[in-house]
Amino acid sequence: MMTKGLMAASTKPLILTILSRGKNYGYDIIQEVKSVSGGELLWSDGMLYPVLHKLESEKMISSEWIEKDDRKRKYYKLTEKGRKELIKEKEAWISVHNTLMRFWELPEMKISIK
Amino acid sequence: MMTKGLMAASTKPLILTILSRGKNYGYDIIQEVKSVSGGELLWSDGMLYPVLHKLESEKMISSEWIEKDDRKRKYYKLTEKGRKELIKEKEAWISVHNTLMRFWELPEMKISIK
DNA sequence: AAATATACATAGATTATCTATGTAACTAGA
DNA sequence: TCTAGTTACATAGATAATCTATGTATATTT
Repeated sequence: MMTKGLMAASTKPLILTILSRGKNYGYDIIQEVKSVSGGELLWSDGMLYPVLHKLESEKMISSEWIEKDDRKRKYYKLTEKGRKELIKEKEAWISVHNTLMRFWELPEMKISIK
Repeated sequence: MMTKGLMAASTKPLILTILSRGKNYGYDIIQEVKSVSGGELLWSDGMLYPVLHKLESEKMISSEWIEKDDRKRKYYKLTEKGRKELIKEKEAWISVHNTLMRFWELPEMKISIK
């Protein structure tokens, strides 16, 4: 159901958003996206991991192996740079969204990003 | 100000949307996006034309040279396939948007696309 | 006459995307 | 204890997308 370009465009803001709420690891990020989207956004692991690696190479997130419940998992967390990037992503999203809403004649988001 | 991925993801729905309101040509589409976005979305012509060509090759839109006011312009219009695609694009957009809104704890779009 | 705006086109370097595939450990059920 | 399913991460590399830079030409404004 997901459009290709949109899938690609939404991974970054979604990952940054999820990590802004606390550290998390790849597999669980996929579950959370599935859960919060009501099953509409189904990410594959092979699609997510390269994006996580790229975000880490860009210093937007950082990683740490943590053992918990006899499971070693690679936890990611947002860096300061990633936090700033998330704000930009939010602003950009709202900007495009509001433009679409004007064309579609639907209510806009009249909010300030913080 | 625009994020790269978002720029890419929004061209298709925006072009289809603009053409759903009537035939239009490349240069004017750029002006309309600029105008409706309040100057926030600034498209270059070199970026738009290849997208128009691609959408035409995919039969989403069709083109016709029309002379008007001593100007020859290539007008594009939405095909039936493009009209259906626009509906899908709208649904996908709302789906991703609502997921983001749930994370950001902002109001969702509770609308039905038609 | 010059500068600016209108209008379309495309090569091609750069970058992004994601499927397919691989590894391995844990868990639940039969 | 065997099997199937789940959890968890990784990456090669084929495929595709993206957009800047550049080119052409006409019309309009200064």
